[in-house]
Amino acid sequence: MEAVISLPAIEAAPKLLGCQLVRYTPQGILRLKIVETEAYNQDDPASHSFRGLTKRTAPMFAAGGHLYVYFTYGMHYCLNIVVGKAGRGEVVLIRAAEPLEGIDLMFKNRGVDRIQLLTNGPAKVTQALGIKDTNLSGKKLGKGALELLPPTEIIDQTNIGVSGRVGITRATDQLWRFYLKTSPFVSKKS
DNA sequence: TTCCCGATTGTA
DNA sequence: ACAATCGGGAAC
Repeated sequence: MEAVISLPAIEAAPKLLGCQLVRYTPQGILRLKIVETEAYNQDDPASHSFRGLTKRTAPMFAAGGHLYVYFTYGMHYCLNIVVGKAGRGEVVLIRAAEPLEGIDLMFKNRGVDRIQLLTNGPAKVTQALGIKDTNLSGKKLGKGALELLPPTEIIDQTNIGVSGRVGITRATDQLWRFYLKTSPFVSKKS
């Protein structure tokens, strides 16, 4: 994991596919397998770090292995893993995941009735994990916050899809979205 | 201090 | 196709 986390976002994003995110809550353990990611860096007009360090984006410039959580659209939280060297403003947005453990609690957090709808979008992931604020932003990965674990299976490299990023208006030509082609839990088809 | 708009989602 | 909903950041 250390190796992945220290890579530039564009290299780290595909390597995070298949990795697990674990959150320890008083109600139980929540475990996800990452199936869709997007890379952002400070040279990218679509990135929050493009305009430099602000109070909100400060965690993006921390060393790889920290978290960046932001609030958007007046109602949604999105989760990013900070990667690369300190001061570089590189992050990987977690866009979708596959629920592995604590699924009943995720259903409770989400209020939906189909498992495919639990975590197939960036704000759905945070909602399923019970993240309702930006308190985790700037925290280090680890059991106290969110734990990142390596894949428990070999990831078939030919199963990794690449596309333009979702929901942005700038730098739409950059193919910095990565996903597991065969996963039913990706946010949308491409 | 004002104003615009967004790395989205659920509903019509 | 579109409303919901509000903080950040740029402009004034």
